[in-house]
Amino acid sequence: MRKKKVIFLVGPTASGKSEAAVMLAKKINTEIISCDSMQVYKGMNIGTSKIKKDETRGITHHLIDVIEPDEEFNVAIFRDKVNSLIEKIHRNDRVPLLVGGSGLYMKILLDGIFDKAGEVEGFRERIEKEARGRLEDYLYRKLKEVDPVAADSLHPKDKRRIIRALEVYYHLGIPISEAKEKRKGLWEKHSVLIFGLTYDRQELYERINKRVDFMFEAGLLDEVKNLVDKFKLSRTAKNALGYKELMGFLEGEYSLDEAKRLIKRNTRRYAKRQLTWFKKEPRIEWITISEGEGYEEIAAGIYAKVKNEI
RNA sequence: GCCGCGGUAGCUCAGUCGGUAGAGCGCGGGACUGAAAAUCCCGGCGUCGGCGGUUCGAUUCCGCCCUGCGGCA
Repeated sequence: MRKKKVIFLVGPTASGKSEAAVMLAKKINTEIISCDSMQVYKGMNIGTSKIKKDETRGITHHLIDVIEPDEEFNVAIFRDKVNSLIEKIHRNDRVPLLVGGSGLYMKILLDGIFDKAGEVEGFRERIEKEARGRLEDYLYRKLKEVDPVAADSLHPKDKRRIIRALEVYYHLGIPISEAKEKRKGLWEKHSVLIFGLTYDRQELYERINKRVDFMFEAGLLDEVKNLVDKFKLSRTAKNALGYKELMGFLEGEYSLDEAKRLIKRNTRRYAKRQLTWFKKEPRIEWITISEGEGYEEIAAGIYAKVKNEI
């Protein structure tokens, strides 16, 4: 049986993925699944550069506006939602187009995640409490005892991952390093094409700076005020770029100008981290957009590579 | 012309009671499997404005020069 197709369009923030994706989706007559950890939130529009209704050109976008700002979200929820969407789209004889910039999300869709190892209620607080007052590397040593492989791959100061590894161990009864070996993703059963969009670094940074200015003009501050007024943002939502900095401003920690500066800087750094992630992924075919090149052209280029495959 | 304060990392500056220097910002590289727009790690030899002098040794003291800013004429 012929393998079913899936197409990914990834890249750093502000690389124009959304624009190019709509045009490509139009050409191959399909639907888009967003691969973005923040656009899932309702009401977080300007700061996440969410696509507007009139920009979708009739293309269906999935996994945008699916949860409330006070709800938690994570990769596992994401993976489950995506898998059922892909099945549905395949049933309609279409090739799903996944678009987004979250490296981990992409990786997990491609290569899978181990199951039944969710966050254990109260575990993280409990273990942090246990570590309080003890030696700095207490948790790291503890992990080293039960899962030396995972410990070796982590820095002793990487508390977050150390705690997670311990959580998995106590929950599943096997080391996280072992659990990671038993997983399956899309790559196994599908024919996957991955395209990466980017600009020259300097140009990308200029685009980011301009986009942040634009967000302010478009009313980002009001959006954030409104949001914090109505909701207690979830652990995940409150970390969104643009939102956390403006919340700092609203709490009087610094000026509005400073908040804006921080948003630009943090977004640039984020783009760099995204690129680090994508760079090591050999399955991506890169497209560097040059000055003045339109997205219609980009989409046409991708279509040319893809049309015989679908 | 005179007086004062400066000239040190891409930027803003700290410092060396003489033994060739360090912070923040900016930037670069990397890690990453249930918080990921998060989290964590690594990365600074730079004619210490120029030329001389003193000294074993000067970016640090002295002299001259160049230059920026402010004040007085």
